[in-house]
Amino acid sequence: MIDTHTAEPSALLREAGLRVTETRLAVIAALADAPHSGVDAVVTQVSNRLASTSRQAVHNVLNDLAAAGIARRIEPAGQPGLYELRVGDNHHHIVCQRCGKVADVDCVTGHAPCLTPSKTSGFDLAEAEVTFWGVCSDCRATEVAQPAGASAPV
Amino acid sequence: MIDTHTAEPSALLREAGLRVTETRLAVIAALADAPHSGVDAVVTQVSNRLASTSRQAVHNVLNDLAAAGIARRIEPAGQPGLYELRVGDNHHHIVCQRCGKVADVDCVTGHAPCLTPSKTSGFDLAEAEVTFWGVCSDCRATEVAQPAGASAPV
DNA sequence: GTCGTTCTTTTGACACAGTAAAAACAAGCG
DNA sequence: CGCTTGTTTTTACTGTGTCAAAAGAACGAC
Repeated sequence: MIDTHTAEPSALLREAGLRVTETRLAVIAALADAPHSGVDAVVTQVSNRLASTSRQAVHNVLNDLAAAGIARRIEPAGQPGLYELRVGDNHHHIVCQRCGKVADVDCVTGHAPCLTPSKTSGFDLAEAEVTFWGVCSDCRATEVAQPAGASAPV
Repeated sequence: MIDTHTAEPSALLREAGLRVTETRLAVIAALADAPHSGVDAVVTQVSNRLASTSRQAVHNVLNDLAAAGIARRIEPAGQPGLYELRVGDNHHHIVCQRCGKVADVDCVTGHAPCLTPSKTSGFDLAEAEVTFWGVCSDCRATEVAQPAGASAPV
């Protein structure tokens, strides 16, 4: 299998049976530059590289990449979907509860650590997904000045 | 603290400073009957108990209950939000990749098992959320007859 | 029990994210 | 070069959830 984040983008596409197009290369480049990007962010990035690209094309490409296993879609609760190129390496995410920023969290304990549920309720287990929630350093800094639950002085 | 799934619903509401209304009681009853219900399912359930209720009211109530800590909202990727009354007991969910059915998974290893990320990237960690993905027994049964990836014979 | 304040619910409009489908276009093979 | 098939564009639409103003109900005070 080709390594998603070191291989030539065009090779990745060909490998997956997808045609190599400007749009797709631009989307892959955008994700390489800024992982955990949403459709909006990707559209912006792509616009900088290409003359014109429709939002729908970006949607298509991201769906195709995800279906081909080149990209992965993550969907933290309460946010639009985000995409990243790191696939198949069993890493997880930590999401800022305030600003939505996402960072990668590598899995220390090896693969699927303690992630065998006690009772699968008859389910055929395929995978475990872990999402950490917290507050990023930027938001924590802001919060000191203006605590989250604080009401403005009257 | 009042135990969410044994206490009288009206007590729960009062405790949280919320008024006791037919709508709210009906929503709580619906969630008690069918955990992991979406807004649609709750609306249907509530309609059976009450003469008329607006979808918006159900949205309001569910938001209020979630804000008050009486209910919890979960949002598996690719699905509308679901609500359940079990809160504060650190359990997780297993979701069917085919039909979206959700089951509870109790946390064997105690609280927050091995869920301390290796590197928090400067985040202030608040909580860890685990979602298991798999195929439920019903879907597996169907799948034997019609495998998911199978193309129809030409 | 009745009154009045405040919280809930209703109603209707709107915002956002994503999907659907047909026509115009381009990649890659012969 | 030119054909075939996969991409992209364009436009419309669906689903999920929010916003806000007016009507209505819960609960405490009298």
